[in-house]
Amino acid sequence: MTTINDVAKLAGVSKSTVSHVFNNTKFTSDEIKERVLAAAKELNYKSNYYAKTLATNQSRVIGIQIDSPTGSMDTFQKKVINSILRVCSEKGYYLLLMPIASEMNDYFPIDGLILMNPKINDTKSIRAPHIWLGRPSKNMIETAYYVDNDNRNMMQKLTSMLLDKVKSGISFINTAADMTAANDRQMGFQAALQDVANITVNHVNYDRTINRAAFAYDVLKTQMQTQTIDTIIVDDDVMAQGVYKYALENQINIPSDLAVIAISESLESSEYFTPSLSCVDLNEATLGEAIATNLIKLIQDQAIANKELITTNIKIKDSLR
Amino acid sequence: MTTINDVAKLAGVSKSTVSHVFNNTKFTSDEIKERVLAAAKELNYKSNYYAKTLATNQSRVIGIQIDSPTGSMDTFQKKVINSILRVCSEKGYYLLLMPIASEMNDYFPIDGLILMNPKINDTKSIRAPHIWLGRPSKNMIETAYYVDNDNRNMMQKLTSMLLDKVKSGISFINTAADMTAANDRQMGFQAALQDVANITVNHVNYDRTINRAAFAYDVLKTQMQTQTIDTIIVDDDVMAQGVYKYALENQINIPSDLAVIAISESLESSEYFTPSLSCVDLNEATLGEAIATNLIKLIQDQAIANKELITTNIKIKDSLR
DNA sequence: CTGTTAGCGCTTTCAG
DNA sequence: CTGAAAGCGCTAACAG
Repeated sequence: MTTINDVAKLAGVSKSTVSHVFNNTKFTSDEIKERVLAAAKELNYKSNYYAKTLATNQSRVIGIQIDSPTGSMDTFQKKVINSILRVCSEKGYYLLLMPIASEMNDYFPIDGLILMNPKINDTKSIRAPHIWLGRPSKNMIETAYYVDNDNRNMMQKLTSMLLDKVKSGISFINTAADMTAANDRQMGFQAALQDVANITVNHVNYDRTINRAAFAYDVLKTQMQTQTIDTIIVDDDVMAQGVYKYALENQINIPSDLAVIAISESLESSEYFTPSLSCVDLNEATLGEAIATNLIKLIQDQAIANKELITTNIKIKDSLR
Repeated sequence: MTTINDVAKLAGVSKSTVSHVFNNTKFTSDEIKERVLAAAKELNYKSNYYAKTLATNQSRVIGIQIDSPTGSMDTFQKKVINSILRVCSEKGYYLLLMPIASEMNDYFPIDGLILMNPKINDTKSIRAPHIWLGRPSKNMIETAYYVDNDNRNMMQKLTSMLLDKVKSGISFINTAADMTAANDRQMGFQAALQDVANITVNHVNYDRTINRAAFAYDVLKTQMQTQTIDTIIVDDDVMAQGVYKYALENQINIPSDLAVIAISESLESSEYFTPSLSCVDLNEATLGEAIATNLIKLIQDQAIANKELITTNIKIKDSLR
């Protein structure tokens, strides 16, 4: 392994000069600079990452906590991570995957941390600069930085839009109740339903005991036994598959008998549902970009806003009337 | 930050003793051990990861190259990575995401590297111990370690099984032609078709110009214009969605008019296709486990087999006759 | 069985 | 503008 000393020797300068040339940390004559660079190239010198980190106390590593019920990442996270990875790579940061609840995490001194999918009761204290994807729990929202979708607004807008066409009943199958996003969306849903009468309203949270499609299928079936529902909002397109299946089996026409919209599109194939599935574009790529950009600013002591809200857009397809 | 010196001082021993206690690298009396541990606890001492790495030249970091057309991970990779992450975490290794073609990769000295989705022409030389997910290209297969599905066998078995019921024609929409997996599967497909006459046979590779569902839809449509196909194998369930859409639009009954099977299940919802979609379980979790376990053995200089083949299982559902 | 000490490769004052 | 030297925190011979 070639070290900074080898380069210094070959270039006929001291190692501190080599260091300065590489880090642009002091003015150096062009001639010396060239000699150093030439020597480095000849020896194929790469600075030792760990030595550098030890000396500077800066790792340029960003950790990302994969926090999901299964401990593994889901499609939404996957999309966001892809975008984060791109930004990190562009800005010279490494991305380290950290399964939650591994005490190994304490040993790896990261420069910053990304936390995903905050729960209602989250209350952790973290040393490194960090940022949440999603609204953190009330306990920590004062001080925390986060990037989130405008869930409450989106849901209110979406519900209002649908209400125009609701004759009998509307149903909302929300994400799991312990997610802050579930809370925000429920608020928006209810806000839109204020002062609305003469239709039945259902709200239920996903309970994680079974597959999402199966859950939606079962919920819809149960609800249909006692009431008439002509509009359903589900958390994602996997749930929508359960709804479509139920509809097909029971000669319920989508959208004339039942309008369907999914909030998040994890399958990336809403176009290929029959009829094509309406959904809300959560702009995962933009979320990821904002998260990474903001965290890096934070690490570099630049000011950032406490929260940044990424807008969504409703994509109307054939599953809505 | 509390260092090894602080602990040594408080425990009244030398720092090397502290180091030995922590690393179990020399026998230490119980009494001393306790004193050291107590002191460490009191000071909330955590060894400095970078200093340790610099001294030992072992980072315990495993890199994983996300190599896909988009530079980002797909669902298959996501599943495998989840499993890798679990194993790494259990064995005390960190997982670093490395977008391919980032020259940053050269600077981070990893202990080992995982390479995904080998291409036909791959020919890279890598310093660190490394292992491929999927068969590497012929150029490097002599020396490379890899874990793969038994693609050729699986495909031959699958095709033979289907052939019993094929009356008119069979079509196979394979993955992109530059993947070694595409090659292996094509071989299996053709092997099964040896000595078979009187039916038309189609093989086409995904070309990445459009969405997979749209691709399958278009291919099927084109083929159906000039011939009759009653059995189709597609690379994944997203493609299957295109097939289902085409079938629905053209009053083609699945499975009686057209039997459908998908190789990989990225949507995790084959059950909720109507009719339920048959597919091949690639055992992504097992793949990930094998990859991680083997790479860690390699890093630790334990012998491993050059290749390990993970079997698949065909899941027959209603989309097959 | 424990302590001393010389590195690991790089950064960063501080003199020159 | 350049170089000498003192760390960063830890490990691992080597003496004792």
